[in-house]
Amino acid sequence: MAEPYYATTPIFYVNAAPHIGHAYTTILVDVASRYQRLAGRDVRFLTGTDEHGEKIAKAAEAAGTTPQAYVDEVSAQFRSAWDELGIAYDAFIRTTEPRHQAVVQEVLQRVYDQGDIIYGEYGGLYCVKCERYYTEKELEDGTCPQHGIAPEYRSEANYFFRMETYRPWLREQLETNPDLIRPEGYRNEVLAMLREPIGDLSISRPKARVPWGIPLPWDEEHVTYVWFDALLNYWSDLVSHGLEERYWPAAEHFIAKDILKPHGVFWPTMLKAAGLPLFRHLNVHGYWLVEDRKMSKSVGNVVRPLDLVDRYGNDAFRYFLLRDMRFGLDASFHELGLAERVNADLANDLGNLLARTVGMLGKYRGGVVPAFGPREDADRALQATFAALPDAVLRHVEALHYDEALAAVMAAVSEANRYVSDRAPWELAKEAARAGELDTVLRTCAEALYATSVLLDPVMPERMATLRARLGVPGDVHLDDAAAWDRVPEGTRVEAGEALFPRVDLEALKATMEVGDGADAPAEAVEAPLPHKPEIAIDDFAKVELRVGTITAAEDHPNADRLWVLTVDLGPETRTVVSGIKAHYTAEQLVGTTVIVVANLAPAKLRGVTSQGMILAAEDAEGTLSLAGLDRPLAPGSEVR
RNA sequence: GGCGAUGUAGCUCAGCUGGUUAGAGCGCACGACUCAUAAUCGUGAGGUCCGGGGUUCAAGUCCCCGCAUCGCUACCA
Repeated sequence: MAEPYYATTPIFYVNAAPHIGHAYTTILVDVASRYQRLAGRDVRFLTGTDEHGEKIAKAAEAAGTTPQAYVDEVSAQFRSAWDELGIAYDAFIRTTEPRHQAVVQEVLQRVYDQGDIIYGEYGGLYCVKCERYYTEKELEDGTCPQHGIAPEYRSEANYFFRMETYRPWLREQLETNPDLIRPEGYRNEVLAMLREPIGDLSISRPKARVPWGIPLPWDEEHVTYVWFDALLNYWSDLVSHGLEERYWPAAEHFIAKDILKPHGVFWPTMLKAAGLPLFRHLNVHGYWLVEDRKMSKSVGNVVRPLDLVDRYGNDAFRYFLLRDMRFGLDASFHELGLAERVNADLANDLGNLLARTVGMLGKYRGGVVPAFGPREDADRALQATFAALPDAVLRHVEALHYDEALAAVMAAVSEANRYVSDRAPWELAKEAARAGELDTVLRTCAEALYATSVLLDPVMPERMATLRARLGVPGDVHLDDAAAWDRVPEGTRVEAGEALFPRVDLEALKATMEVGDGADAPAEAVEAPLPHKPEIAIDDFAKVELRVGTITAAEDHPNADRLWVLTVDLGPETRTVVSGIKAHYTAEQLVGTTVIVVANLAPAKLRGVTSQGMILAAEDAEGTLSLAGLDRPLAPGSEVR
């Protein structure tokens, strides 16, 4: 039996359509899985969608449909997005599937029976306006620090997983198995989390309030809340197919750093409580930071990476994502960087090597691959370089160093180009006596290209298959083929054709970017429906008093980093408004700005400073804020309707 | 405010447990070649390794202080 390998993406929450963040993780796991398959491993690649929760129930209601219909639609969007990106997953799990629910309930019951899930009358002191519970410590003089009103006693009975119990155990696991969470920086972060109490984890919600979820097996009035449902997908998919013994020991989770805590703390303790072994690795990657704030702001052309698939091709895009990110760290995304990478590595080095090889075979040998002639040191040296690559590449990939794996292959391609220059086949072609040498050079190039196509197949499956087809040797490949050096046999007919990777016109691209164009390619992802709030009558709206105000001062909040204490001129009166826009606007930008103020909002204390109103701002999906204003100046105090 | 990450050539980044003149790719300059996608090959220019202290025979690489950027968090009316 081949060595198993079980790779997972997080299951994606279906309250939004797929975007670049989902795509990167999924592509990463696709590449990891393909390398393992190439190496002959017994691979299972799982992805899926997370479909329960209050947000989804509400979104469905707003969209005028049922939760099930809603999640069916969005889940399908994910699947079609992955199909477009050529993701070769083996299994797709949805948390609404009966097979998953059955496993969740079974595990819950087991953990409950052994006493690790307890019933808690949580909170007690509940502020109706905040819609949240407060602890005694948080209250100021027995009142809500936000609204200054007395909280009422409420007993929302929830169940709690006794996570804190397992904190020492988890610390020990991380100490003895330093590789469990990698790269190391993330292991350290989790260890830091474990230095202080992690508390118990709320794992249920009253069914009355959140009907869309998996019922607790021992209490039908509650449904499972988030993590006990979602995280268990990694396990439930295997169990439902009877594959847990085969794959679980080889579990490799891949996640982005934003969900480190649930995967690094909740999940291992859950597994322990359920009496299940730990996963093998938790692999944590960073973010792609898309810069060019100026450009998007003034011209309105946000660079959307998914659009680039259309422009540069899926394979080139995948290559770039893996080549230009150091695993674990954040990377900055520039379209120009992508274009330069495509030109340098794929068009100039690799694509051109194919073009010149096929060109010479056509010109000197009628398009037919010859047998090796006599071989010299230079020929053997290139072969030796490639022969060492399968092991090196696999080693890098397993250490998560995708950038280095690709760099190593491209270094060999460079060496091949150097080899061609050194051996100068165009000179050999002039002397009939050296025909054997020429055969060797041409054949060597063909073998080098074949080997490259194998080594890069997991990253660029489509283009590498094309490459092999052009060499006249299509078909499935194994990692060992990269070192064989006999896979393009004598007599094979090669095929000239279009450039494998067309060069990008950088000058044109730069010109486009300066003009601020590039918005002609619309976003690929289908938008999820907007989650609407319940309809209101005009009278409801009339209750809100909106007025034009001018910011006259912006001061630091004495006790909060994200808040500005603004002085707003409303004409006859002046208000102090505390606003959480510090991350988006400087004091200089704010002073003198005309804004819209909610003037009849009940005053509230924000970390000690009383705010007399609220300033309107819009927030996009990325969390960027923009103040709402007027398109012509109007006297402060004017009412907005 | 607390915790953490990052700061190395114009750009994107490597530099493990401290050790000879600090590296790669791209870009740039010059040259060679012509099979090839104005590609390829060679040579070269370019760096106070954020700043300041300190430890050491020796620090980009360890310690302290500071600065900058970013993230998490204090739930941001």
